[in-house]
This record gives sequence, structure tokens and C-alpha cells, in this order.
Amino acid sequence: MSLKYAILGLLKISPFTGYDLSKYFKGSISFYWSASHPQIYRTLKTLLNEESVKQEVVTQEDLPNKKIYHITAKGSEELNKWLLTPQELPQVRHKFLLQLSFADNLDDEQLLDLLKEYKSKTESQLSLYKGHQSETVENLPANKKQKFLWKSILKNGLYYYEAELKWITEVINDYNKLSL
Amino acid sequence: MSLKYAILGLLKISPFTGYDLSKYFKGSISFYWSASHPQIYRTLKTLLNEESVKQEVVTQEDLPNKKIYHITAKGSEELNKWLLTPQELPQVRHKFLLQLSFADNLDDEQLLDLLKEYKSKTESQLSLYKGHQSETVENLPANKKQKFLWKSILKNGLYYYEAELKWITEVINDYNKLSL
DNA sequence: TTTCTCATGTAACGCGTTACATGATTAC
DNA sequence: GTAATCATGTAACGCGTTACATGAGAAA
Repeated sequence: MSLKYAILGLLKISPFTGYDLSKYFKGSISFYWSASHPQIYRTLKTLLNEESVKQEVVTQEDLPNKKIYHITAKGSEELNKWLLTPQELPQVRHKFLLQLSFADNLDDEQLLDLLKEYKSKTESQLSLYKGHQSETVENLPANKKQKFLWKSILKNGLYYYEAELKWITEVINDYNKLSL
Repeated sequence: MSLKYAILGLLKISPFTGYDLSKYFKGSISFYWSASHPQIYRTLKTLLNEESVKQEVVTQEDLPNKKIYHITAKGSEELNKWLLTPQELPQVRHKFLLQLSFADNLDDEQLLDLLKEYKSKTESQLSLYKGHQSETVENLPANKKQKFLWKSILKNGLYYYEAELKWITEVINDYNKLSL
């Protein structure tokens, strides 16, 4: 359901091909929303049927043809309606916490390994995230308000990873004290 | 895929009915993993076919019959294997951030309303979360290590909501400064 | 009398992932 | 030669939600 509006939102900023959209959903957007390319092409098809977008076919020499999608008036309307609808709080699917909640059968070393691995993964995710802040969505044409919003969104991710890192660091420390 | 192991993990602690399991996935576990009852019954069926669990039927007077599920040796083995497998980082589907990223068309008041609503939702979620920390999984029979793990998991949720609250508060403040 | 709890399930649909399928150009 | 980028799609499967379906007892 939300992917529809995510695509409409991007197309409102600028027309894109399915391939372009796909890149955005692999870039910095992926922190809060991701989508695979089959999903994108499928959703574009639905949007076409609903006449929320229209296609412009561009033939290219030496490269595959492009289908550039544009948002229609109807699409804009739907997007605006959705923008005013309050959304539910984020859903987290935290496999690592699930694992932790049943990990008491593991011996001390195995458990510590799991914890440490999670920490190092979080660390590298954080630096990766800091690194590609400047890419993708953020360098699309934007006004002052838009820029403020994008900065705020990036900050959310930052806070999230920092909280996660603080947490896992404390858990490892506390665990070491416990098993003394 | 993970639901299978979540169920096995719970059944390892104690035998349960589908209905019991369903309650856990609506309680404090739901912060990091949720499942609806059709999903649970479906997964139990699969686990039965794989012989990872077995059924004990209990007839009750004046109440519907129960099917109590027990983990088998095979189920335990599968669980242990999974417990040693490093999991990917959590996936967040953050509808509100998605909305924010396209919200620059809204006027100042509408945007502020969205932000404030998110803040109040986060606040009530936080207090709800603090409230039911003592329920559900946490009062199952547990050893020292198990209790440490559950406390750590609860702390993760706490940090998460606190970070989210800090973030939205700052965003609202910054936005008010901007639109002066 | 209406709602909640106990207790089990199916059907239909929609969302999301992985694999399959093609094919040229460019960069290492 | 091998991988990446550009560019589009389909097929199959699995995960997740909502609605449908039943039915008794207890509490408000």
C-alpha cells in the first residue's frame, strides 16, 4: 500500500524510470523503506491501470529503451490525500532480539560471539549510513522545506543507529560483569 | 521463516496452545516480532508436518478443547542451529518517515499537525511499553541468564522509543525556528 | 445485552523475495 | 575475462493481514 505513495512521491519530484526508482529504494531511502525491482515494476503497472501515472517511451541507441513515468493529476490528488493521513508507528522486525530472547541455552562464548557480531555489524552499518547521506534522494532538486525534511529524516537514522550501538555496547559490558 | 523459530523458542520454555502463543505475539514480544493468529496456526501445521512439534489434545468441559504443542528433539535441534546463525540487522518500515520525505507540499500548519501527532503517538507508545514490561514473556520460568537477556531486550525497546521521542521533539523545535 | 475471554480454524488477498530471462556497453 | 551499469520484465513461492466462521461462559 505505501509503496504506491512512495513511488508517486518520487515521481512528483521528477519523472523516473522503474530502474531509477529501484536505485532510490536501494539507496538512502532503504533505511526506512525498501522495495525490490519486481515489486516496483508490478506497482507501476497498477498505477498505470489506475491512471495515477503515465508512460513516456524513449528509444535509445546502443542502450535498452526507457519507460519514463510521469505522475498525473489523479496521482497527485491521491498523494495529497495520503500525505494528510496519519500513519501508524514504525514496525520493527528485529531478528536479533528474537534470537536473543531464546539464547540462554548457548554457552557464554557463543553468546558473546553473537553479541559482538551484532555490534560490529551495527558499527559498519552506521558508518555506511553516514557515508551515503550525501547521495541519492538528498541531491534531488529541493526547496528549503524539502531540505529541512530530508535532513530531519537522516537525523532519525543517525539517532537510531547510535541508540542501537549504545545498547549493544552496554549489553556486552553488563554480560562480562555477570559471567565473572 | 523466523516465526518458525520464535514458536520453537517459546515451546522450548514451556508447552503452549496456538491461542497462548498468539497472546505472546500480541504482548511485549510484539515490539520486535509480531504474528497474527492465522499465521501461527499455519506455522504450527507446518511444524507438525516437519515433526518439529507434537500435539497433545486436551478435552475440556464447558470450554473449547485445547491442542497443546510440545517441542520434539528434532525441533530442539533446529532451534539450536538457528540460534548460532547470525541474523541480518533489523528492518524498519517507517511509514511516517516516508510520508515526511514527500510532505513539503503541505502547508506549515498541516505539517506541524503531522509532527505533533507523531510525537504524541510515540509518547503514548512509550508509556504503554513501560507499562507492560512486567507482563507476558518476562514472567515465564527463567534462570539468571534468561532474565539478563530479557532485561536487555526490554532496554532495547526503551532506548528505541526514547531516541524516537528525542528526535521528533528536536524536529518540531527546529521547524518552529525555521518558519519564524 | 453487549463485550471479553477462551479456543480453533479456513479463504482470499496483498505484499515481498528469489530466481529466471535477455542483452549491450563500459570499466578493471 | 569478469563484473558492473543500464534497462525491462515474468514466475513462483512465501510471509502477513483481513475477513469469515463457530460457539460457550463470564463479566459489565
